[in-house]
Amino acid sequence: MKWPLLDVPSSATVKDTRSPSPAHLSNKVPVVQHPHHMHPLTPLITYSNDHFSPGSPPAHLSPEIDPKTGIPRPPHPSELSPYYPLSPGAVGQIPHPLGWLVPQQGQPMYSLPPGGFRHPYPALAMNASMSSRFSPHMVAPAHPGLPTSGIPHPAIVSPIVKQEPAPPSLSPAVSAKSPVAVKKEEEKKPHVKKPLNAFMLYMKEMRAKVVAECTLKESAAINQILGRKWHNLSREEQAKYYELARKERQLHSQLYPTWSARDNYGKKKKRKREKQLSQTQSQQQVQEAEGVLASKSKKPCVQYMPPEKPCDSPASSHGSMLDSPATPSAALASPAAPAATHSEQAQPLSLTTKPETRAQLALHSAAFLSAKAVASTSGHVGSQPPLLSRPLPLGSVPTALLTSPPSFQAALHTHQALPVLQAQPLSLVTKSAH
DNA sequence: GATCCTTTGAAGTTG
DNA sequence: CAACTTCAAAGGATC
Repeated sequence: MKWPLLDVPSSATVKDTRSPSPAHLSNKVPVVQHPHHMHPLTPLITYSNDHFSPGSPPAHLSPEIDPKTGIPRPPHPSELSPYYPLSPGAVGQIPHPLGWLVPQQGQPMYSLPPGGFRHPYPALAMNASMSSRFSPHMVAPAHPGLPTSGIPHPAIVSPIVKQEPAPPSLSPAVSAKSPVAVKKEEEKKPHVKKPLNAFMLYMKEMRAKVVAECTLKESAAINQILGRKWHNLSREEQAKYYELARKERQLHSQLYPTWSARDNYGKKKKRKREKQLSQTQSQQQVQEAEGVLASKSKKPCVQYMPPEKPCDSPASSHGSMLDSPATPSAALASPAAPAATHSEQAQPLSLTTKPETRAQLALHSAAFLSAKAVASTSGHVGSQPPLLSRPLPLGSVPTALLTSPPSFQAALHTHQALPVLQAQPLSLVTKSAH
């Protein structure tokens, strides 16, 4: 069966400079502690390119493919079992969806809480409904032998998580208690982290490779590179991560039905908060943003460029920032597209709204701005066109153009409609997508 | 030692 | 509902 959304030459799958399992190629100690010899994503979804080529989509994905449209449909929560071994029988056979985090000796995807191995899924234990939905193995902590049972969900982090002066209200039950009790509650309550999004998963996987290829280690720089690489990914490659992220979210919601991203709000101190706010205020004025950028004497992206190795020069980070939203492409490519949340399909390009981005935009190219205007008028707005007829993998093109020809060629492989964009800094095209 | 930087995406909040 | 904000990872840089 062909990969539903991707009528792409199989070559496109391998065109990317990335290796199927970069970690393997890394001759350095991975910054990201991957499981031994294991591709981080492999256990969860056999998404190594080998299995993910359009010609041979993961067998387990088949059931999710809508026979009518050929488009993968979003699995209903009740259909998660294929990925998430919730049944007792499956537990021991199928790796935990996040199993790739498990063997990690260092910090897993999410930090392990002290004692976490004894209470892998605190949330489950606290939630009766979950108990009924998950296998005893997952609920009961005492199964050290089983791959999944003794594994804390990576999202669970030490309760020692830095707490703000305690926003005295989390849940009604908690708020009713005394401040002390509340504090205890919070301390007791493990910090459940947000599930990683597609890009985060990608970064997690690729960081080590990039670090190995480049001489830099600074995450900010690495992330710029990764951001560019992300855009250079083909649709199907990105789809892997979108799908993976979607499943992560689903698993996460299953494990922590009551969890909300809000729970973690304010738990990170933002020293820069004020600065950001001020920028936000000014972001409506590019000029002002420019001023901010200048005054901030921000480190030039160039600084993040590998001293010697070319890598994917993050220098044009402004480029990657311009285009950003792989979201549309996500919707396009991701097998989960149909199931994609509205945000996945029509995610506002938050990035492009970032003050700094704007500033850079303004600073770097008036042409870009004009191009943007042009692009925006020719953008694809409104209802989503048929997946296959969609103009592009919005996210990838711009970067590709801005960077290496091979990348662009790769993009071309996946999109017949690119030529027009060739001459433009398309990033912008994306912006109009919503 | 805490926070920033930097990226994209998801989800929250705000107006 | 659009726009904005926060957090997720990561590790060197900065405060």
